[in-house]
Amino acid sequence: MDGGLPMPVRTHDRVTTVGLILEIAAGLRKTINPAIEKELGLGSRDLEVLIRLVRSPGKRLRLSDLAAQAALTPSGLTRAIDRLAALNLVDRQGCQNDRRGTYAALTRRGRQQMRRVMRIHESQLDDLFDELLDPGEEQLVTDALRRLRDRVSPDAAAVAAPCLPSKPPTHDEGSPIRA
Amino acid sequence: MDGGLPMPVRTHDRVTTVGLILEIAAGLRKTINPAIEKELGLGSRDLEVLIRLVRSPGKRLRLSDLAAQAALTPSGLTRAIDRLAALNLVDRQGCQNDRRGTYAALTRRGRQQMRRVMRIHESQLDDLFDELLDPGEEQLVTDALRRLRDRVSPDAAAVAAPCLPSKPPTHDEGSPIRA
DNA sequence: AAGAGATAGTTGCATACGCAAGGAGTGGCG
DNA sequence: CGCCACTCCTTGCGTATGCAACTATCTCTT
Repeated sequence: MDGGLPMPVRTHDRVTTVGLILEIAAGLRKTINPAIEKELGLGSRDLEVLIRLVRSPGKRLRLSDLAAQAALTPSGLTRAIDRLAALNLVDRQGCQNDRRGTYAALTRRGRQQMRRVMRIHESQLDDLFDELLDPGEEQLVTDALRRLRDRVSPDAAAVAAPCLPSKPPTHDEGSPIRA
Repeated sequence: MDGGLPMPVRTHDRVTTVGLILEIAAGLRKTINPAIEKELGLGSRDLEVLIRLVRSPGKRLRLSDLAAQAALTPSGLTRAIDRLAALNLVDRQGCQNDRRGTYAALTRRGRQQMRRVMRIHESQLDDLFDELLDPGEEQLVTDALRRLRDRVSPDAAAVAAPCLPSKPPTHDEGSPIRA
């Protein structure tokens, strides 16, 4: 597509780079997620929330941490968890030593579904990246992206574990839905 | 998380990378834009639309192209242009040789505002990237991002042949600008 | 021990977005 | 020449999200 050499070397244009990142984010959302989302019957960004959860220790996360990671406001996250809880994929668990706090935790069904989903998701991503980046490059890009993330979205980086899960972790299932 | 030590090649974790990209996109939206958006009185992603426009030849773009670039559906873009037109930043122009098509074009006021806005925007971005990436790295990252974009969001990359806005219907004028 | 201030999460309201249907225009093909 | 399929944009409707206000809880200060 780049014909000959319209530009001497190339744009040292950061506006373009930002545009690329936004396009990629949108493209990923629209390329990777929808099949799985439709299948599970969940909404737009709910799968992102689930992925954050399944990759967290104990498959659970404080709502505020989850909100930061998923780039949602507290209110947006509350609604998302409501939706996921209605599907029995997630439930809310109180936090022993800080009764303000609430954990969102994958239910047993949620963990089952996500095991399957993550296999698909990871293989899709492997196909994508294997084809596009060679290993050294990928490492470098990831490092750069991490630095960028730490700068523009520091809250998402902070993996707080301030409130300890003093409750026996994952007493799962049964009839967990509680609002 | 990582100390700071040069890890061998650890991250074969593409899920993390995708997460980083999504966090960065959200972080950029929430870090860079809001000040300007509030000041101009525009909504969430309207500034992105304006930036796409000001960087296009003739400061105008077909609505469908703009939609692809901004990762909006046609309907979303229609509303966005409505908002921007109500602020006299953009107007709609018909296309001579295809009367289905419509251009969104920056108004004079829009161009004035965007000259100012882009100075701010670019300097913010320069501060950010100068600090975070060294030149060779930035080059490599941008290339990788472009490949990724071409793969997950090909429509955003495609630049439609400009149909002449108000001149003889024959050949086109500007060079296709590449993101 | 009490109160000020901060933090966690939920709710009401306004808005932006996507999806699907609709109307206008173009191009091909018999 | 006229029909049909396709593209471009707009509109109606449902939903997701952010903001601001509110409650509950924790923490720090006095």
